[in-house]
Amino acid sequence: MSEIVIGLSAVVVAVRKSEAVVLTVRPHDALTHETSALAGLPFGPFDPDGHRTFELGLRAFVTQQTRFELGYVEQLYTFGDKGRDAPRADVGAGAARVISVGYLALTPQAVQALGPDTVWTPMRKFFPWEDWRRGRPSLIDEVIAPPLLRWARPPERLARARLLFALDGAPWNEERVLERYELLYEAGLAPEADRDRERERGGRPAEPSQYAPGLGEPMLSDHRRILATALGRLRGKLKYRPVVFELTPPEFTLSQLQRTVEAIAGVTLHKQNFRRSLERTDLVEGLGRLHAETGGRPAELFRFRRELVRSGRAPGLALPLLREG
Amino acid sequence: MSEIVIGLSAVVVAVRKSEAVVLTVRPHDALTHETSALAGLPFGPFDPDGHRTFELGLRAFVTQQTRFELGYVEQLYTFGDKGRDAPRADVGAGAARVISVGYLALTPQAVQALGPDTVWTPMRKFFPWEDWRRGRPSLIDEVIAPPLLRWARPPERLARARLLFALDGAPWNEERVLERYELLYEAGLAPEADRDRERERGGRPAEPSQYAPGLGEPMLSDHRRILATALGRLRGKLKYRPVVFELTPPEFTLSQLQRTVEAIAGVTLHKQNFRRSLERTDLVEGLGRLHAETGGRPAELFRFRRELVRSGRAPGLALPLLREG
DNA sequence: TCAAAAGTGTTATCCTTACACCCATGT
DNA sequence: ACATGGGTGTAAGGATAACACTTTTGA
Repeated sequence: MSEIVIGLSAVVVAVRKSEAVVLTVRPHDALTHETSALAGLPFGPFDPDGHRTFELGLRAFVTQQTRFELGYVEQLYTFGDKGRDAPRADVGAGAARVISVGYLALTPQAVQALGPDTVWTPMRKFFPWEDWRRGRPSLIDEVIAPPLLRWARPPERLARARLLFALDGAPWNEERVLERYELLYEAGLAPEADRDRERERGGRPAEPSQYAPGLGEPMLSDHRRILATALGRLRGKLKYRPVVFELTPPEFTLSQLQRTVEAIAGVTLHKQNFRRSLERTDLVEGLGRLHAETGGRPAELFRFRRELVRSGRAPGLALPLLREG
Repeated sequence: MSEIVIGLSAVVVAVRKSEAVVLTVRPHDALTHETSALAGLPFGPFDPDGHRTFELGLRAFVTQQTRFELGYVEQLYTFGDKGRDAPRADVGAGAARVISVGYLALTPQAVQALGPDTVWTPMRKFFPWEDWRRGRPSLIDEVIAPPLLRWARPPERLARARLLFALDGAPWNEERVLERYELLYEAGLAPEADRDRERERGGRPAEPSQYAPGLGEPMLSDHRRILATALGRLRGKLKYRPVVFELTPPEFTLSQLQRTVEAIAGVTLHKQNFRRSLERTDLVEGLGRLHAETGGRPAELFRFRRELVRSGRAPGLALPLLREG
């Protein structure tokens, strides 16, 4: 039986200037000393002797690798498919099967002392089709749809493609990030798919460095899949747990809060209805103080009533869409 | 570095005569040939060479171990805490750290050819406090609250206990199954806690065979924790995905459907409001045929419109509570 | 005819959606 | 004064929660 290695991966998300960003690293090869062309997530092996739980292991190596201290953390999913680039690491004599446990981490501060090859990368780089705040992204119809529909001749596939990418009038569902990525992967439109096929055939294990613009930048290993899982989960969770407040500073204006939600969900919200539903939940409390730095009328500052979480009432936020026009 | 072994565990849930049941096994010791006093979940090691994915591995060993074929399957969580009885398995020379990947499986048929030590066990055995269909279970106040409140002197703990077990007027939240189990574990009211402490101290690794009635039967290893995770997740998912229909036969009456939901959620629902919200979703379609076998007026048979899932509209069911009286 | 189970009507209230308009500040 | 962002009123329609009552069968 092959040896098994557990890898931990962290999707660390923040919002910076109305944009969702994720912490990425560019590992360098131990032999060639070259830095990888592709970005990856912070990841490392789980050391069963050094750490009592996954979460402790994760916190330790993320801090060591990126000089960043994690706050809110939740487990996402455990990936173990052979082929889907669960690469065989070289461990001692033989090859080992790598299982990766993905974690989602949220932080209010996207600026902090980071290591040399650690950067915050806009989510848009990896999933350019996921941001509908300025209307339907034209690259869906221009770049994605043509090759996707060529692949999607069988009616089964066609229905899926239409549904997931909101083709001919189907409604956009912002939560299905993973399904969309998997569809592109299956259709061969994610460069990672070629690479994994290559590896399966025993070919060179090189990471792809060429990729079609508009289809998103590929990542190392199965990291883009983990990232898609994270974004989808986060978008869903916004609606039933007060997780946005892990992404905001302690004091914020309602517009800042709305822009944070919009950056994550990738949709534009109706201002007043957003506020009304916020009011109903009582999640937030006005501080009576104003925030002047915006140019227009100063806005009132609010804080998250964190004490509610302990008392059991911890719902999410409604996402009342602003229909375009 | 210790070796790592991946274990897969399956929580297979069905509803039988208005009762949630779970597939359990009583493994026997290879040396003594004795059957374990405690029930466990179907579990087995993941063989990285034999199986391309966890799910395939899971299906294979569950069928082999219980002669049962899994249908609907989803990954739950990966447990890896040392101490929380992630037991060290004896593998070759040294001791290995066991990581268990828990899965939830649903099936409409609780009766099927099973292996000799494989039985369907009512959920109530393990979590007697989770069934509120006949009102607030008296054992919460009589059996659980007294020792729990003795432990919960510090205000932090007290607030948690009140919240989770709906003490002095707090509302019951049926989804927080795991948190309730963890609270009992921390309070030393789950026999598994003593056992794990014992093991940490290097004591005998025996499973507890004595336990207080009313606090639920303990299970092998960390299986009760996995089971609690599964039940909580399933209760939550009922509300936003049409998973109940994985637990019903292809044709059913609305009362049968309601009783199935109630068995899982552990609460009683308001008949008409339940039906009205079902109607709105269009999830279900009347067949015009009647089902006579109940004694009273025959009920119309319905089927789940499974085609909706493919077309994207796949919401869950509302759970309009019936207030007691 | 009565028990058992199925199935329906109706209302008050609350929430959501969709309108459009006023307010306070800096330049 | 006007641009920029902050903040509010209100009404229609739909959803929910809470009432209690009628219908159809088997025994």
